[in-house]
Amino acid sequence: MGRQKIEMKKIEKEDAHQVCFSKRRQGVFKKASELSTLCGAQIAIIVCSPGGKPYVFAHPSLDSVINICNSSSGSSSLSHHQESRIHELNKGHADLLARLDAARAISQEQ
Amino acid sequence: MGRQKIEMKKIEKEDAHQVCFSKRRQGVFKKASELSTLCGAQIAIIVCSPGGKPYVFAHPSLDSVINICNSSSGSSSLSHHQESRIHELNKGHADLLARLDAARAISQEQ
DNA sequence: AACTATTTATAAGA
DNA sequence: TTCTTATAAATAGTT
Repeated sequence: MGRQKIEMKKIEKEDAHQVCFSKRRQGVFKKASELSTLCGAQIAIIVCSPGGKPYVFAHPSLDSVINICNSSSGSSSLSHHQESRIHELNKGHADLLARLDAARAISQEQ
Repeated sequence: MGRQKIEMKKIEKEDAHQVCFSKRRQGVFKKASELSTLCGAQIAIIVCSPGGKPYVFAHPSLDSVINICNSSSGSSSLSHHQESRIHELNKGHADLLARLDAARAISQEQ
C-alpha cells in the first residue's frame, strides 16, 4: 500500500527496514484496537523488533485475554475434543503474566 | 475501508458482527505475517472472539517470541533501567507456553 | 463465498 | 524525522 508495490520478502536496507517496522507495527496495533472495539474481541500482541526490543499491545489486558482464552464457558461451538483441550489450558499463569506486563511497561516507556 | 465508513464502536447486529470479526481477524494476522516477513520481526497474537474462542498467530513460534523478548542481548539501545527490567523477564515460562501452544493447536483445527 | 465501491494503510518523496 | 501524497490493499455492504 504505497507509491509502489513491494516484494514480500525481507527488506535488506537497514534504514528502510526500520521505517517499515515502525509504520507497520503501528498499523497492526491499530487494526487490533479496531477489532476489539468493533467486535468486542479480546486481543494481545507481542512484537519483537529484529533488535530484540519488545512491544506489547493488549485489550483489555494480557491477563484478561489469557483468562478468557482459558475459560471453556463460551466454547459451546467447539467439539468435545476441543473443549477438553481448552479445559486443560485453565491453569495458573501468574508468572509469565507478570513478565509480559513488565515487557509492556518497558515498551510504553519508549 | 469499504462501501461506507463505519463508526468505531461495537457492532450490535449479531451477524454483521460475526462477519466483521472473521474478516478483520484474518486482516490482522495477514498484517502480522507481512511485518515478520518484511522486517524480520518476531510476533505473537492471541485473539479471543466474544464467544471465547481462541485464535493464535505466531512467527516463528510463541516460544521464540517470548524467548527473544526476554533476552537482553539485542537491547543495546535501551536505558540501563530498561535493560535491567528486561533481564528480570528472563526466567522460565514452560507452563504457559505449553498452554498457549495448545490454544494455537485448537484454533488451527477449526 | 464472491464482488466492488470506498476507505484506509503505507512506500516514496519532500 | 515528521509530513505529504500517489498508490496498493483492506473491507463494508451487496449479491
